[in-house]
Amino acid sequence: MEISQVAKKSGVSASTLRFYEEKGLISSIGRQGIRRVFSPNVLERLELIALGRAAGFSLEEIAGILGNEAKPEIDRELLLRKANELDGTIKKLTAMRDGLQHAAACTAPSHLECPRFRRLMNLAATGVINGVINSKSTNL
Amino acid sequence: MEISQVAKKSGVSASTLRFYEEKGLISSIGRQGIRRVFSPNVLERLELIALGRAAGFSLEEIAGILGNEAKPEIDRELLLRKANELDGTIKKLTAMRDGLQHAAACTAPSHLECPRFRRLMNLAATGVINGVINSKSTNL
DNA sequence: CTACAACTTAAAGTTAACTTTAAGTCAAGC
DNA sequence: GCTTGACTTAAAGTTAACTTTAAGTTGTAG
Repeated sequence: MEISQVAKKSGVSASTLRFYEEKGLISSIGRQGIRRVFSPNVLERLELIALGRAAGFSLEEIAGILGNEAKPEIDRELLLRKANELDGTIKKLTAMRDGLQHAAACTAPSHLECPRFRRLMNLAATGVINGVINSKSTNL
Repeated sequence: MEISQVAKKSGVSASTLRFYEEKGLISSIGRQGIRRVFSPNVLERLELIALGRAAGFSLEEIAGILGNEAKPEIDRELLLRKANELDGTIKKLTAMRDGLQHAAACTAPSHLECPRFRRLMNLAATGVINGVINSKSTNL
């Protein structure tokens, strides 16, 4: 397949495909003249990459996980760790969502005077939520 | 207060405080010689900024919301919209977490052969989850 | 009086994940 | 034989939210 066909089928732009190749995430099967030729397998690989991204892996991590093998064997422990990380993120986001909803509905004259809003502010300020802001690993 | 005291009390570094001032997020009450002097109120403001960040607002959005007022009146509609966005993110992340957990436990010889894993891959590839990856607004 | 720590500024550097640009290659159709 | 469109490369640009650096200024302690 030509790069444009891979792009069309996968929804990943040609420039991104070249970028991914450069990073070792995918590889072309050869060249026809100067043009890359891809195996259809690259589509599956791209799905795995999308999956990894969606789960919060960085491209570097994904490259490490997928390796160079044709049939990537995914590290189950790593998956569980990521699942746990996601779980933590979900919990924090849920607290945030509830806080925001309350703040929106709250009748206190100013949010600054609403005890619940203040508690939320405290959460944010004391860094309970910081992991959510700056988390590299689940940096979606 | 001097900048270092604000930094210590708030946990926000001095360079970040200057950066925030430049961006119009906070302001110093004046100068003593060349040095900035801050009102203690800036600490509250910094908490609000942290809260906004934690909720997924960009600094620009936060500047817009907080404005220049002493007592910022927060737009309730905006809060609700953000809460809804967060809710969407939470749902997607929950799907991802469950998928990852299953993948980790799954006994199929290769994840590529596990139907549930494949469904997850499809989700990721078809962009259902893309909003989570590239969402600027909830870009935590 | 002088050294020093803590501040100041403006500008450049950082990171990830791409995108854009400029300049060039190549097969195919007219 | 020439134009066209799809490809190629290497390098630079983009974005957000900072951090770092270099060079200069101060109040204060010794």
